[in-house]
Amino acid sequence: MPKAKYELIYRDLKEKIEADEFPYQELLPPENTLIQIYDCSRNTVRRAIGKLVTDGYVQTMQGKGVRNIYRPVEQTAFTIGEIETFRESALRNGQTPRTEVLLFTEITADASLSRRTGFPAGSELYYLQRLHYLDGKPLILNHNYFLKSAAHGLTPEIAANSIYDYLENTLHMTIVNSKRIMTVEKITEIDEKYMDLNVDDYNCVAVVTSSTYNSDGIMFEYTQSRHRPDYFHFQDNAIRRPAT
Amino acid sequence: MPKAKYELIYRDLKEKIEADEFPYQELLPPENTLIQIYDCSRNTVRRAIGKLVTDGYVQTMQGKGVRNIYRPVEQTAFTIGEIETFRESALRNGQTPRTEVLLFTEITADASLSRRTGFPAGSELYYLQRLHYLDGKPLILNHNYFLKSAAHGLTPEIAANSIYDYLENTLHMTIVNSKRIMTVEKITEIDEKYMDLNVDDYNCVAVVTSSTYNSDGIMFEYTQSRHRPDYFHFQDNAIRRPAT
DNA sequence: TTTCAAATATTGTTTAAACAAGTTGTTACC
DNA sequence: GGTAACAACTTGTTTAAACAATATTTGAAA
Repeated sequence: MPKAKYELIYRDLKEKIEADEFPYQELLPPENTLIQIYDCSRNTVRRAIGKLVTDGYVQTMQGKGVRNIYRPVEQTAFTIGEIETFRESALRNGQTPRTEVLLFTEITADASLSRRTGFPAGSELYYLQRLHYLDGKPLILNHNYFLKSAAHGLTPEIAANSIYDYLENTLHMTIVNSKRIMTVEKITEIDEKYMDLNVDDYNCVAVVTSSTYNSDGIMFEYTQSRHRPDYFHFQDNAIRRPAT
Repeated sequence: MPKAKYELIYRDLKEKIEADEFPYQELLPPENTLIQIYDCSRNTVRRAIGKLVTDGYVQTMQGKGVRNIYRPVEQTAFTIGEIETFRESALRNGQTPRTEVLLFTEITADASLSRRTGFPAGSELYYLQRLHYLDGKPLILNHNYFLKSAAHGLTPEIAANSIYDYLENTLHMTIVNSKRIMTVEKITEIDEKYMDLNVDDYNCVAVVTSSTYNSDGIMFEYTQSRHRPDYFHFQDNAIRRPAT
C-alpha cells in the first residue's frame, strides 16, 4: 500500500514508459505540466523523476527537458537488479519456481566463520543449503546464514517456500539494505552434483555474496548464491558523477 | 569542481565515515545538528544523507536517527561499481594500469551488428579491441564500439590512454548513464591467447556488456568487457522497496 | 537576410515552513 | 512499582517561493 504521493507518481510514470506511452528518445511533459496532471508541487514531481533517473528510465537535461531512454530488456532467464526473492523474480518473469532444502542446521559462528561472514563470533545461526529450480531446472545453489535471534522460528518448511515472506509478514521485519559482491569461482563437486553441471562443459559458477540488513541496522543474513553460469544474468544502471 | 552545497556535505560526511569518525553501527548527528554544522537548510542535509543511503553507507530509521553501516571492502583487485574508467579504477586502488590497442578500425553497422549493439543500421562506428593490464597482468579484453559522429577524431594513441578523458575534456562530451549486463561466457581462443588463460584452468570469463549514453541522450558507446574470472569483482548495494 | 540581444521555457539548487509518523524519555496517577 | 498519558526528539512528506543555469525562441537592429 503505497501512501506517498511521489511514489504513486513514480509508479504511474514508470508504467506509462514501459507501456510505450512516451516515445523512445522523446521528451516527457515538462515539470509544470506534470504538476497540473498530478495536482502536486514541483518538488514532488521532481522526486518521482529522480527515481526514474536512478532506474535508468529517463535522463534529465537542464534547459531542455526529460528524455525517455527506456529500452525493454529481453528476459533471458533469471534477472536480478533489486532486492528480490527468488520467488518474486521468477513470477515476474513468468516462470515456475521451486525450492529444495538440502540442509537445515543450527550452528554457532566460530572465528573462521565470523571472519568470512561478518557475524560476531559466538553468534547463533541457522545454516541452510537450498537449491532453486526454475521451470524444473536447478539453477542456483544457496548457502544461507541467518541470525537466529532475528529469524527465530525458521523451519525447513518455511525455507522451502519463502523465507523473506516469513520474515516480513510473520516476524514483521523490514528488510532494507543488501550489500552484494559478484565474482566467478571454480565449480565444486557439490555444484556439479546438484546443478547438473559438467566440468568438461562449464567449470565455473557465478557467485553472488550478499550481506543483508534489517531496519534495526542489524546484519541478519549472509548468503552465498552460486549460479549456473549459462543462466546467470545481472542488470545494473550506473550514473556518472560530474568530474571532481 | 563541485559547486552544489549538498554535494559538498555528502562528500564531507562520506569522508568522515570512511575515516571512521563515526563509529560503526552508531547514529550520525541528527539533522538539526548537521543543519547547524553546515549552515544550511534541512532539505540540503537530507539530500546529502539520501546519497549516502543509496551508497549503502548509512541507513535512516524514522524516529530514531541515521545509522552508520559502512564497512570497508578489501580491494582484491579490480572493482567496479560506478561508471569509472579503467584508469580511474586502477589508480583509486593504487595499481598501475596499461592499455594495449590490439585493433583499431572503422566499420559500418550492418543489420546483425545493429541488432546486437543497438546502434541503428548504417551507423559509422569505430571498432576497437583493447587489452587492459593491471600491474603487468592482462585482465580485461575489451571490444569497444563508438559512434563516429560522437567520438570523431579518435586515434589509437588516444585509445591507448583514456578514451573517456578525450571525450570529456577534449570533445567536452558529458557522459551520463550506462546500462550494464553481467553474464558468464565460455572462453574464446582470443581470450585464451591474450589474457594468458588456460582452458584446463578456467574455461569461462565474466562479461560486462554496457550501453552508454551522453547528455544528449545519444547512445554513443557499446562495449563488451571480458574479464579474467579470477580477478573479477563487482560490488553493488541494493535497497528493498517497501511492499507493494 | 543575418546577427545579436532579449525574452521565454525548462531543469537545478536552496531556503522556509508545516504537518505526519515513529521512538524515547518523563511525569503523573493509581 | 507499574502504567498510561504526555512531551520531546527524530526522520518522512508536501507545499511554496526564489533564484541560478542552460537551451530555445523571438524580435529588433544592422
